[in-house]
Amino acid sequence: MPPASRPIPRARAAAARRVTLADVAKLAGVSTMTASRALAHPDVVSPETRKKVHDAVARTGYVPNLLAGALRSNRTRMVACLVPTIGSGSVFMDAVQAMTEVLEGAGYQVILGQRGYDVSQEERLVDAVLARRPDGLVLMGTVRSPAARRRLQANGAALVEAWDISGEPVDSMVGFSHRKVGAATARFLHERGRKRPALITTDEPRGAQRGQGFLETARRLGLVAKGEEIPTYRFAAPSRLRHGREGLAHLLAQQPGIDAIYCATDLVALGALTEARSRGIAVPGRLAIIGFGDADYAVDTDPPLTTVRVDSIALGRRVAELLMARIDGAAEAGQVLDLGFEIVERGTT
Amino acid sequence: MPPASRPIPRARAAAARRVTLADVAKLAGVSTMTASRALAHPDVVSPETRKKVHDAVARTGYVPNLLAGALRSNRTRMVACLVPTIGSGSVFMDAVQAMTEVLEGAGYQVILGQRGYDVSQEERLVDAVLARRPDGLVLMGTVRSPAARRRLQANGAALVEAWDISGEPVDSMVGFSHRKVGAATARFLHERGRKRPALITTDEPRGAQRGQGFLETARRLGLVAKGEEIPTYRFAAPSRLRHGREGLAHLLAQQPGIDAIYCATDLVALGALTEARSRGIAVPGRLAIIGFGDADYAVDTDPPLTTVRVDSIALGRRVAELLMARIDGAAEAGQVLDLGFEIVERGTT
DNA sequence: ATGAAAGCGCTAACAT
DNA sequence: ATGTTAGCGCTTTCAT
Repeated sequence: MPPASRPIPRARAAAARRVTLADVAKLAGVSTMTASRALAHPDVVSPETRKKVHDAVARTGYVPNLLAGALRSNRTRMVACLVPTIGSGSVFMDAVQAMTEVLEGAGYQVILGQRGYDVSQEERLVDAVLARRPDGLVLMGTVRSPAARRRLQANGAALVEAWDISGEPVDSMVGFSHRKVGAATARFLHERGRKRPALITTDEPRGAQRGQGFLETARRLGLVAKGEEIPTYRFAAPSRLRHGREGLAHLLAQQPGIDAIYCATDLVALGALTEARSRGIAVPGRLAIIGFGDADYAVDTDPPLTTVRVDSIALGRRVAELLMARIDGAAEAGQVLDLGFEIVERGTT
Repeated sequence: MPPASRPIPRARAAAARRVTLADVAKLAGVSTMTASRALAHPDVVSPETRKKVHDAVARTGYVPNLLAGALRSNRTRMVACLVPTIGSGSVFMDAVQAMTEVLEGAGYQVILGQRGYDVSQEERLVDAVLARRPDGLVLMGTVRSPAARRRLQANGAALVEAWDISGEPVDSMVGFSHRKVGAATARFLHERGRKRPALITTDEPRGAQRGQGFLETARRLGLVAKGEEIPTYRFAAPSRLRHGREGLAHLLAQQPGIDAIYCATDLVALGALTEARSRGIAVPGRLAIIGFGDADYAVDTDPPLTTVRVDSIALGRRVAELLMARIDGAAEAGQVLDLGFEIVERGTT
């Protein structure tokens, strides 16, 4: 039995022709063009006209067709955002959220594209997205397919690459240096008197850059036993708590004398912390742990996690602002905004 | 100094008029219509024609303008998905990811709208989204604004409400019963011999429903000390690890005899576990803990977390499939798909 | 299997 | 301040 307030059958709803701007104009007693102006540029029509049109909109329940306007004006007011993954583990989503808020506030809609892990899919996605004629594009992370990069370059839409600022920008970039994060972490542990650090790192490109930065600087600072390498445990992205647990177990077996662990992400750091506690290893007494990302739980672990904070929200906002400036031609191409980062010292160091 | 591979100035790129289907057709020596068919319905044109057109596409770098096609054909191949929040804490994003994968595979693009916490913004967002004429809409969670619900109902696009299946569907629903989750959890703890459970729950609507279900069933099963209430700690969404820690501390102070904790989410459960360990309370010996969501880390905590698993990926896929069926008219309105859930027993009970 | 004409709903451009 | 005309780039429809 159908529920009391029955769903409207699609066919019936479609049968009733949609209200167009012409209908609104007729009801208001003005031309379509005037109606259009009353909605898009209210200040350019007389107050009475404006009122008549707005009344007609309200009475008819008119919803503009932005497709038609976009086709004519060559402005879609859509922005495409390409992320590696959307899923709950994605580090980008806080930035995407902040970006979306700013863009929605300015009348843009965001279309979200998932690049996935398959480079060959990247090109297909880019083509599918460009076919919608977005005014701007945001690339979170890096587009790896050269063909896809060429497509984007030829397309001419405003484009912001975000999160990572290594490499040459196609148009503009907003982010921070992952290598510097690793380097700063190594220096930080050195300054705190740690002598024998180890690494739990990932194969994900930006995580790998952080690890690389750590290794370079740690070696330069002499944070390595004579004739040895800095003990390193590598795992395949995405990060999981278990990588931290297994990683610490491995590293300890390999080199029991380590006194600090650099972790690719906070989740991994939480894993290392879990493993340390379960083995009765004092943190930070015997072992220091530092993560990356300042996840929301980092402040509440026991002890609270020392980590590297990136202001994702500011990043998302800056991306939105720069993108809109590029769309309007208010900003030049070639900008690279380094938003930096900050080490937040808590209880694990 | 500009980098070696210089960004293409927007103005120049815009100056070179875009390639249209007419250009492709001319180059291929056919009519626009034939070119259109060669791309959209390859099987209806002759193999030679198809080849000529495809060659012309490749040579010109033609990217179709889906806006124009959509305007004429009244099919945008866009689907809008409205979520409460996008941010990293959002429980919906795994489902959104799975949904997006299926939809992208079928040639749809997803536009993502963030409803936020402000009910008044909901209506604006719905209007903005409907103006793009999506073929379908997905509502993750519940649209609370009655005005927005009316707009959606009048619009006539295919619509799937997802995650929660309480209430009347506007069109169709896919999800599970949050009340039943709470009830099943209470029964589960009862069967495991726990006598004095307590609750750490949230004000978020679906979390509150789970808590409600737990309370009802727990009372019915007599899981409450004589003349007492079931101890309950409430927090404001979003979930944080600290809510679990603080919640357990509170509940213990209030009622030291509790032997089980129901937690609104896995993150909260991890917090309760953290607090228990830091106080030297044996889990599951003295205290059982059960979470909700089966987060990726649940299996790796110490001890691993008993929790309620919802198959977000299946859910996302079913949403996509049902939505596409509704768009094509292959499925009737009024469907409610209950995908159920599963208690995963691990080490904390 | 292919083509010609018309038009989707809006706004740019030009008039008044 | 308002109206007229034309057309954005496709696909529907009808013809051949």
